[in-house]
Order: sequence, then C-alpha cells, then structure tokens
Amino acid sequence: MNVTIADLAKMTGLAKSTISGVLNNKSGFSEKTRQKVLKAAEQYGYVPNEIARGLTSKFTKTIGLVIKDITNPFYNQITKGVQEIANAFGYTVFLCSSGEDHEAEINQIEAMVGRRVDGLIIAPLLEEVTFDHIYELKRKSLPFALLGKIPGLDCDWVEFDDYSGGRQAAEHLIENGHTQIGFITGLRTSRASKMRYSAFKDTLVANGLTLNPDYVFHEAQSFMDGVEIGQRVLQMDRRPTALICFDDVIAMGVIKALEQSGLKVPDDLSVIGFDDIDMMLFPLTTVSIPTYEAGKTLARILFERIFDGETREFKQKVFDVKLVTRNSVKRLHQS
Amino acid sequence: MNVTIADLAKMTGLAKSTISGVLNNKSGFSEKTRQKVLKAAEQYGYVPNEIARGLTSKFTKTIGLVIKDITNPFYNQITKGVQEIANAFGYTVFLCSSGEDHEAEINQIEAMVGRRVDGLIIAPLLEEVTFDHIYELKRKSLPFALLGKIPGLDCDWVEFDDYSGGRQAAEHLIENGHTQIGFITGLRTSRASKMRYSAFKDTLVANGLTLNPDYVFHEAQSFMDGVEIGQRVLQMDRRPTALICFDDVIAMGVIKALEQSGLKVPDDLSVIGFDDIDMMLFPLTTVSIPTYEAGKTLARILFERIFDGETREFKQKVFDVKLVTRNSVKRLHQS
DNA sequence: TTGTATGCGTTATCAA
DNA sequence: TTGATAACGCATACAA
Repeated sequence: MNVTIADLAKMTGLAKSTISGVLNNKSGFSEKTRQKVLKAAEQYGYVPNEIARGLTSKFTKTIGLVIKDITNPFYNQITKGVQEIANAFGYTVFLCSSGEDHEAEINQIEAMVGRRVDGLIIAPLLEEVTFDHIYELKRKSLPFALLGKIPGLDCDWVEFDDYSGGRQAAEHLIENGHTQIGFITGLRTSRASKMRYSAFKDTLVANGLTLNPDYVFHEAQSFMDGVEIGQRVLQMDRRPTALICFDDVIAMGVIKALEQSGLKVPDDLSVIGFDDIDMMLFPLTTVSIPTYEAGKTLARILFERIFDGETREFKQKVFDVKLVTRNSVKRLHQS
Repeated sequence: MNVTIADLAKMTGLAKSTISGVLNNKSGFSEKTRQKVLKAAEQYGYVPNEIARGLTSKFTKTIGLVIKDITNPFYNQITKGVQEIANAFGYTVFLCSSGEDHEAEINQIEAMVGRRVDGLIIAPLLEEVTFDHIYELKRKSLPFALLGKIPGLDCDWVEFDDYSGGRQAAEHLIENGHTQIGFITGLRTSRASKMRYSAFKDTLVANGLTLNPDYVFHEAQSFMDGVEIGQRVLQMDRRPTALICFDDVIAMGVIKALEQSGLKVPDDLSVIGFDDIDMMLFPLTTVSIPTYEAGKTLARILFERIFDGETREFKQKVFDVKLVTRNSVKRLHQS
C-alpha cells in the first residue's frame, strides 16, 4: 500500500541498503545512483516510515505533551511554546488533555510510553493524588519534564511562583483598603490553587485580617463556574468588597455575572485574576504568568535531557509572576 | 532499556509467542502460565511497544489532527471533539498547528504520514493555495477527513454554512436599520472568511445598499488585530454604524478598543461576531457555530473510513449556523 | 498448551 | 561504490 525502500530497490534494481544510504545523505555513492534513487523516491511519493526507523534508531522523533485542559488559554500558550521548539528540532508532538482527570492522565501517559516517545512533558495533577505513574517513568529512565514539581522527586521541572502571586494579589487589595476579601479556588488537585490560596490566607493573617469562610468558594474550573459563583456572591447580604479568582477565565465568569445584574467591576466588587490571558476584554488586574516562555523552556530542557542523557544534572526553574494592575480594583477610602 | 516481550520470555522461561498470546488475551493458555506472564509483565512494568506492533498490524492506533491556530477557541473546540472520539476508540492523536502557514501545513502532514497515522483530520488553508499534498493523501489512499471542502476533490469532509452565516449577520443589521455596515475579513487563505464576506456583499446589494470600501478591513487574525482595527475605526470621520467581524476573537478586540476610548457597544457601534465562543464577557450578537459537534463528527467519519475502508461512499456534511442575538446591535430609528 | 519461524520497513555492519 | 544480512519488538501461522 505504502511505497517502501524495498519497492524502490525493486524499481531501480539497486539494493535496499543503497536506497537507504542515499536517502539519508550518506557519502560514498556515485552521482548516477544518487540521482536514480532520488528520482524514483520523488516519483513514487516515498515517505520514510518513521516507525520502522524508530525501531532501529532508538529515536522516534516524537514527544508527548499531557496538559490538563485544552480549552484554557493558559495551556494553549504552554502548548504553543512546546510545539514551536519541538518543530524546530524536527519533532512531532502527541498532545493529550487529561481533562483534570487522574485516570485519564495515567492512561494518556501509558499510551505515549507505548508509542515510545523520546520524552514527555507533563502538567500533572499535583494534589490529593498518587505519582506512581511518574515514578515509573523515572524507573524506565524515560526523559520527562514536569510543569510543577513533585516533592521528593528529583527530575526536570518548571514551575511558577504561585505563592508569590497569591501574596501579591492579596497585598494589592489590602493596600487599596480592602478587608472583606473573598477567594475562588481551583480544583483540589491543583497545586497552583493551593499555593495561591495559602499565600492569600497567610497575607490576611500577616495584616491582622480575618478570613470570612463565607467568602471562599471552592473547585471552580470553567467560565460557567465563575458565572455561578458570581451570581451567588451578588445575592449575599454582606458581600465581600473584593474577590481573588483562581484564573482569568473564572474571573471573566464572575464579571459576566455581575454585569448581567447591572453591577459594575470594580465599583461594586473588585476582582483579581491569574494568568493575564489575551482575549481579555475587561481591564482586569491580574497576576501575569509567563506561560508561553515556560512552554518553550520545558521543551528546551526536555530536549537537553533527550540528547545529553541522564548524565547532566536535573534542571529546575521557577518563573516569577507579577501583578499587573489595570482597572478592576477599587481604591477604598481608608488606608 | 525498555522491557520487551523477549525479556519477559527470558524471565519466565516461556516463549515469546506465549507471552504475546497471553498479553493479547488469546485463548488456549493454562491459568498457571497466564498468571505467570501477567505477574511478570506487571512486575517489570512492561508496556507493549505500539510501534513494533504497528509494524506488523497495519494499525498504529494513531490519527493526526492538523489545525490552523491552537490559541483560537474555535479550534480548541474542534480539537476537544476529535480527542474525545479518538480516545473512545483507543486512539492517540498527533496534534499540529499550522499557524495558518501553508508550508508548515505541508510539513506537518508529511511528518504524520511518515509516522503512519491511520488517518488524518485536516483543517487546510483553502484559498490561494495548492492542494497537491492533499491529493497525494488520496493517491496513497490514506484515510482523511477535511474541515472544509476542496472543489473537485471527492473525499470525506465537514463544513459550516458560512455563506448563510454571513447573510444572517448582514440581514440582522439591515433589519435593525443599519446601512453603513463595515466588515473585517480573516486571512486571504480562509474559505470561511471569503464566504462570509461574499454573503455580506450580496446581501447588501440585494437590499439596495452600497458598500463603502473604507469600511472593509482585511486580514485580521488575532485579538490584537481586532484592537488595531477598532482603533482605526473610531478615528474615522464618518464611522460605520455596524461592523461584522470574521470571528469572536477579533470582535472582542474591536470592543476592547472602543471601550478603551470610552465608546460603547452597541450605542456607538454595533458589532457582530462569528463562533459564539465561551469565555465571552460581552453580550455579543454572533453567529453560533457547532464546532465541538463538528470535531466529533469529523472523527467519527474518519474512523468509519479507517475501519470500513474505501468501499463506502464519501460522507459530506454541512452544519447549519445560526445567529444568536444578544446585545451588541443597536436598533436604529428607521425601518 | 507451548515453541519456532517469518515478516513488517528501516538502519547498520560487514563483505564484495 | 554497492550489496547482502542481521537486528529492532512484535504478531501470526504453523509445528510440536
């Protein structure tokens, strides 16, 4: 069905090894045979079978990328960065979205290992979850780089300083006179959410403020979750004056809910998000996260490991995050 | 490095074929050997080499998906739909984004063919471009399904009724009394853009209106493009009263530009988009496009072709699109 | 019930 | 400069 090297050998009357040699630009062939081979390959539309090639060469020129949610701009940027570097290396990437499901994550990774990818980039669930499948990769000494570290696991990883991000957001609100501050967490399995939330609580305490448990909303994941929480907030008798949202998508949902009810951000409620995504209509004050850069860095680190092997030290990199103030936080009188 | 069937055979003292048989759930093995094999596989972390398997079995259980822009929600939804069906079939998908670049599209497809994917789903550039690489797929009788048809090429495809969408948008504006209507096109290589724009022009003519060439903006692709065009529009001496944007992302950009200058949609400018993406803060009137459904349909059609072969007729499906009126179009006095 | 031989499409090694 | 052959890891047909 597909034309192979053996076919070309038959057509040209040359040996398989000759065809292979020419096609791989090895030296030591006469110009005449070279031309003959090239012409035949062109004519019959020969495309080398990378699979068979991978069987012998130990490189499949393929990496796997496992993200959590393909519809979130955060991962879009990560993916874009990874793809760009991978393509520059002549690599193709298998992309899978776990959909924040641990089982799916395990299965996707196994599928990729089965496909003998040369390496993996994984954004794993990091909380309330086991890591056997990651340790298994290490045992197999299959190169991989993680978005987010696993305590006690020495490997390549990249992460964001989420604790700092949470603190910056909280401090900004406090500096602007807010004392009734709410928080929307992401999924329980999200390390980023946990860190941001911890930082938020710590900052409150450090500033002598107390957290009203009614102002904490858990397990938001989507735009619609943001909308629903926004609706709940605006029906409260005593609303918080500000709300920190796990990410921009959720923040947009919250803002949507408010605007639908005729309320205004930041006049009626201050909102801070995380990620600093494009496609943000609202002038949202948010914690900017270098996702695209991180994606490229992850890929670069992975390729170093793939090519240099296990010898080199593991690379770890924490990206700084930075609050970008725009116009979604109201300055309150006091302070 | 990676544990193989041969390794397991050595460890257990059984033959390779026995291992293979047990692992593939063939009948005719004693419970004792079965357990022995399974236990060894478990213990050594055996993962079948899908690549070697693909060499013999003719199925790599892999499909390729080539989209145009991974950061656009439109393609996120397509991708999500495709992934979902593929995973249900036990397939893994190679994802590539061509970035609207024809060369890249060709290279990505070749890379996937080289990887011997069982089939391909492609969202190709459709205008001002050659299709040799697609015809080549057909020649190879490699199953593929297209998002958007290629004139004269009999194959599986799915598309949206973009002409109808363009008409609905234009008619809606006209019904609301608009006569000074502008249009932002997508890239020259976009069939969807071309159809929507044609429909727009035709509808204008059919209603006795004339198109002001100053009101047409070409080649927008991103949120930022939308912002720039928005800024240009609001600096015009005589602005259009309404603007149809190639997609929601661009529409958001336009709205952003207006709001930054203190202008209001729809009071100062009516705006219509296409796609009906989530994460839309603004109550945008837009043409809703069943992207997620289309993604699933593309995958289903592809798998039918993969499994049933060339015998069955090619499937073609045009999805209806529908204007969703929200609050970005102003009703003008007359009419 | 288990083992042996062969082929899948390459590349690499060696021989001619 | 070219050709023959083994090997990669698996599935399959066939033999024991």
